[in-house]
Formats: sequence, C-alpha cells, structure tokens
Amino acid sequence: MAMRKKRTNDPEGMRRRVLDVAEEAFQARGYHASSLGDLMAAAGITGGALHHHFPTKKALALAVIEERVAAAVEETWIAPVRAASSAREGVRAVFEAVAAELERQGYVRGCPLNNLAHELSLADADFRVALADIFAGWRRAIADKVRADQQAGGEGGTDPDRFAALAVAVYSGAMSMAKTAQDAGVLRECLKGLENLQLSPGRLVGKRRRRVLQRQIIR
Amino acid sequence: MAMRKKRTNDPEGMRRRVLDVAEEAFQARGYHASSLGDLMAAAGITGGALHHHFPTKKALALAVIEERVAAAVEETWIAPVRAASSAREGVRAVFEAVAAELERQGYVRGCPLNNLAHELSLADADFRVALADIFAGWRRAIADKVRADQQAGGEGGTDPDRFAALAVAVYSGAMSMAKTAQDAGVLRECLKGLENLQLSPGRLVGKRRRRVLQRQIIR
DNA sequence: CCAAAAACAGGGTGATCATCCTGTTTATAA
DNA sequence: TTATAAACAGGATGATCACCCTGTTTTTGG
Repeated sequence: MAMRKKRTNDPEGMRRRVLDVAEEAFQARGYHASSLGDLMAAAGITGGALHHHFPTKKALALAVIEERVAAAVEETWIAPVRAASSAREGVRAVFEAVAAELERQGYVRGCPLNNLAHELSLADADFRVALADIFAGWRRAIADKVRADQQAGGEGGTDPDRFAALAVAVYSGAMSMAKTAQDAGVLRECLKGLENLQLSPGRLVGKRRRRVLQRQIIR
Repeated sequence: MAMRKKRTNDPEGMRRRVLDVAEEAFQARGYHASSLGDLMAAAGITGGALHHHFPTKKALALAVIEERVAAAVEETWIAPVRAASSAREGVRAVFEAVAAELERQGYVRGCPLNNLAHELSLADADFRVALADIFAGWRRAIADKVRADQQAGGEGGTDPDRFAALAVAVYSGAMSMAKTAQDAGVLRECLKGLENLQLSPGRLVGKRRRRVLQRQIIR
C-alpha cells in the first residue's frame, strides 16, 4: 500500500509562521524571556525546522527586526505621514489612531521598536545598528514631509529635523509611560502638547553639529 | 592557638554591595541577561549571602527599582527641577547636564527607569506598579513646579500636567534614541524643541478625563 | 530517472541558571 | 555565660536553554 505524503514542504510559509510567532513573543515578553522552545511550540514546528531557517536565536531576532519591526514602523508611521495633508496633521493622526487602538484593545504592549531597542541595543552591535537604522528612517520620513510642506509654502518656522526628532521622542516616551501605566491617556496628553508646539527656525549659523560618540558596548 | 575572626558580619554593607552591582548590571545588560552568578562574582559574595538578603531574583530587582532607580530619578530630575528658578529652566538644565555627561563619558547606557520599564512592565505586575509609581512621581514633581511658577505669576498659558508629561516623554524618547544611536546629539536637538514650546492652557471644561485600561498581563 | 540538495523530524548534550539545603560563624539578648 | 537568632559559606539540584547531529522525506536539476 502506497504511503501518502507525510509532509508538505513549504519553506516560505514555515519561515513566515516562525517570524509571526517570534514577533509576537518578542513584543509581549522580550527577547531574553522568549525561549526557542516556546516559539517552537507556539508555531507548531520542530527544532530541526527552526534551525534550518534560523541557525541561531540572534539570526531570528535580526530577521524580526529587519523585516517585521521595520515594516510595523513603515505601516504605522511612515506611510500615514506621507499620505497626510501635512507633517503636523500626519503626526496628529498617528497619535490619535494609536491611542484609539490601544483603548479599544484594553492593554498596552508598547512600541515594538522601542521595546527591542531598550533590551538589545547594548547587548549586540548588529542589533543596535539594525534598530538605529529604523529610528533614522522614521525620523527622515517625518523631516522629509516637513520639507515638502515648506516647498508648498507652509511650516515656515519649523526646523524639519528638529520637529521629526521631537515627534519620535514624544511618541516613544509617551508609549513607554503608557505601557508602564497600562493607560493610553498619556498619549493623548502628549499629543495635545505637540499640537500646540511652535518651533522657531533652527539658527543657520553653520552646519548642525553632530558629535558621534565613540562606541563602547559593555561586556 | 586561638582562631582569629574568619568573618566580619556587615549586613548593611553586604546588602549595599549587592544592590550596587545589581543596579549596574541591570542598567548595562538588563534583568534577564544578568545572572545571579555574575552578580555574586562581581560583588564577591556567596550564594548563601545573596539568598539571605534577597530570597529571589525578583526581590532583588524590586529593591533595585524601589531604592536605586527611584533615587536616581530623584537625584537627576526631581531635586534639580525643584531647585531651579522655574520648571522650564529646571528641565532645560537637566537635559543640558545629562547631554554633557553622556558626551563626557563617551557612551549612552540609557535611562535606568525606562530601561527596566520596557523589559519588566509586562512581565510582572509588581514590577510594573513599582515602575509606574516612579514615573508618576517624576511627572508630579515637574507639574508641581509649574504650579509654583504660576503662583509666582509666571507660566500663565501652560497646563502643568501636560507640560510635565511632555517633558518626561521627550526625555525618555530622546534617551531611547540616544542609546540606540550611541549619540547624545538627539538630546540636544529635542531640548531645543522643548525650549521653544508654547503650551496653550488646558480647556477647563470638566475634570481631565482619565481612562484606565483594564489590566491584562500577557501570559 | 536519478543524483544532489533542500526541507524537515526529533532526540541528544553540555552549559547555565535560580533556588535550596545543610552546616558554620558571628552577633544579640537574657 | 548561654541560648537563640542572624549572617554567611558553599555545594547540590532539577529545570531550562540554545544549539547540534543524525536520519528521513521532499523537491529540484540535469
């Protein structure tokens, strides 16, 4: 009697399921608190399959960062800001949408990028660079939108890079507090502050100073 | 021949040394990445001594949060803001001082409170509450200073709670980026934005809404 | 059709980790 | 002085973890 297929090889699907589970676990419990055994059980896969697609836990986390976290920032922040009528309106809309979503679901897991950035930036240089690149792209998208507004005649008194840094900082910090308090209200509070924000133009004396610190990853 | 003292019991000193190395390790590597073996070796103590003062790792972390992290926020933020000529000046001075210190030491370890908040808030309710209390005290100190400024005739158009939330959020978020980029420049960039901040008064229609989300700690 | 590689299964392994336990030394109180 | 508790020493233990290895099944390329 002929044996039926015991397995259906589906490498893309398998890889996607692993990333799904890992993204979820790293967001909810963090990198170190998520064991590969947990992930294997949650994804319903074996150690051999996991090791085939991601030889180490670090490789898996790097894939989560570069593919999933970056995509989440793109979807949640960059695309909406680009599509908005202005940078200010885009930032406002994202804050509003995130606050509404958090209140709807009833708990706050925090920002995926900031969550991993805090846990992994000092642990490994590859992690740190990957995460820093996402922050940079996030800020650049907002600053570019401000510059586009200025080309269109608006936002005369706003320094694009400064506004972008402030928007990302306020969101990151507000989300940190919201997660710790399990209360999304601080997001709305901070949004109101940002809405009333007036930014004087950056003084144009010389290029913006940028002092990169010497790297030193501890132990 | 008489045996000399083999040991000098010093419970306070022992406890302090454990907290010293734990504070340092949790800040540099995080809670889960710091093993009790590492801490014992760094502090030069035995397992028996550690277990005597802190029966579990969680108890040790809780002590670090309640005694050391809270004290760090008090020393770095609350006391300087209270002593400043105004809330705005206090916030400015702290940003400036922290940025200068980071540039001096050449690397960025991030904010102790935010570091632990991100890793532990969702992991354990006791951790979360202890960390949320520190955030609350931090914001309250700044808001109180704004109210004092208003009693003295200044800051007429600023909502105290809103300004405090924004200041803490900007600092937390800027520090997150500074840590990930290993570059303190974003702190100065965000400070400039805060300096030019104008906050319209909060509308006084009714009490400030505060919607506390139902608790749901994952797994 | 037939190798060769890719995809997956599943048990093993050494290391690490938090906690516990028994015993010894030091301080305290009666 | 003496009993009692606190303070510390140091090894034991069971669980967990990331990674590896061998073998089997499926797909692919010639």
